[in-house]
Amino acid sequence: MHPKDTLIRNASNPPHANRILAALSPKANRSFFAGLTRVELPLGRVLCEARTASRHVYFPDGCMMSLLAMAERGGGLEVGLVGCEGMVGVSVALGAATSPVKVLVQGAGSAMRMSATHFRRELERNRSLQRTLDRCAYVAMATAMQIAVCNKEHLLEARLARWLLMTQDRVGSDRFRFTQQFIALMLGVRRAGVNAAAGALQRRGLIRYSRGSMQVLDRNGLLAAACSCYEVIRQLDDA
Amino acid sequence: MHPKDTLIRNASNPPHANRILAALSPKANRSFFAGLTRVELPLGRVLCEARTASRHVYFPDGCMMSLLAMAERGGGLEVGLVGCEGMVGVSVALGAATSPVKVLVQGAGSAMRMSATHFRRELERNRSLQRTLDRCAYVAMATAMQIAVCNKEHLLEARLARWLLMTQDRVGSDRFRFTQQFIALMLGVRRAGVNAAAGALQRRGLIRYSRGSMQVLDRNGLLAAACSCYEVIRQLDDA
DNA sequence: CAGCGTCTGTGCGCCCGCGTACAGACCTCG
DNA sequence: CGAGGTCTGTACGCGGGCGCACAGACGCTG
Repeated sequence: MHPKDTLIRNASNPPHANRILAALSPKANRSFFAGLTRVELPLGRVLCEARTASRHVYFPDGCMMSLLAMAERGGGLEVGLVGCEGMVGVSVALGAATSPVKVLVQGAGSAMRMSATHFRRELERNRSLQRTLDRCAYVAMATAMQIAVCNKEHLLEARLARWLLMTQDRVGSDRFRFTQQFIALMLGVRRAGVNAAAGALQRRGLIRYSRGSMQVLDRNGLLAAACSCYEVIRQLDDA
Repeated sequence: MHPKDTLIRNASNPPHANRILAALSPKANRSFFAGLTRVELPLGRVLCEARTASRHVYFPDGCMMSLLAMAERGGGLEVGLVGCEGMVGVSVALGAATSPVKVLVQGAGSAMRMSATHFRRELERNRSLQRTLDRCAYVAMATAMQIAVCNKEHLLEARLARWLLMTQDRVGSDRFRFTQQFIALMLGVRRAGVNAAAGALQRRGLIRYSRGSMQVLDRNGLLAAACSCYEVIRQLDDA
């Protein structure tokens, strides 16, 4: 057996779907990887309430989360999405004790978890990790800013199309399960509004949905229906 | 003359009103301070267009800036304010080449400027500076998130009150010059809307305004009129 | 002090999204 | 197969903010 194969198959150093972890050399970051535990995250799990201490950070490895800024009335408004391309706990990386947002598991799946304490300790002496996470923070910040514009300026139908595209990118499939009620919470609108917008997209043959399961039929059509915010945010990620 | 006096009066090491600069030890950061130049920034100057390279970073020393996320229609929407407590160029500190926002001088005054190149070089080898700026980035991110909620959820009158309070904090005076047209641009609403909201605040004796000059008469009253977003954002700064 | 540009006050019709409410469709489980 | 829960479709009136437009007030400048 070739030594390289051994490395790849080694259970304690699995190749990670998470882009941040995948980019780290396992050899040079042994103590970092030692702090990681795999966890399964069910739909609806709340990883962190807004303005409370972050106990852990997470590197999604097949699941997906929403970042919700809280308004007076419960529920909150989505200001960011995290999938395999990012992490939960950017604020910890920036040295803050508390998270500004509530983190909600929106797509069940597995993630790698690390205690905030271990994470801080590792970060302190790893300049290249710092740089990676700074980049991550930049993306989160710029995304929140763009979503602020989007929520204010654009019609619901365009925002829904944007949200479906962003979700699809992060779950990596053209099907996913969300009720209209849930989407309404994320976008901060009424369910009746989502119904109307989704109905319009379905009538145009862009999506199909029924009782909680959504399917993207025409991704290009959705791109055309979405506002430019989608493109602006997507380009942040691949830079 | 006491040697300490000499240091304080030394023109090349003036005490800075900017909180970030004030917190840096001049002795330990000689090469950092060497890269600073004082500049006078007139009202309306654009320091950076959205999605273009940042050539300089700025440490306001008596002036104040707006961070504007751009929408299709010109103008843009304010997603942050920067005064003496912060800096312009957080995205540079996070390792990004371009700024996600347009930066507009909203209150004329002086600032310390540094080339982005010099700044990056200094930052690379100064861990304590990195920490300070990470904190700054956290505040900018959390602020943008809260403003996203605010723009979507709250009535114009409350948002105007919040904006007046935030502005007052940063200019450090109860009087400032802004036309209703300008405020409308910042809040992303019609001038007529600002007129109505400002009229209501004036009738209640909270502010006074006329032809571009605003005065805060009753700060506590404004606090009551503003949404809770003001408090949420203010608490970010003093942590 | 006359004239002009800027800033402010106000009116009108429009429309998106809100709050609420209810009925029908579908699924699950007893 | 019937009952109950969940999800979806749709209706109705309300209201904030929009776009537009115009008149009045103010102040600078010649």
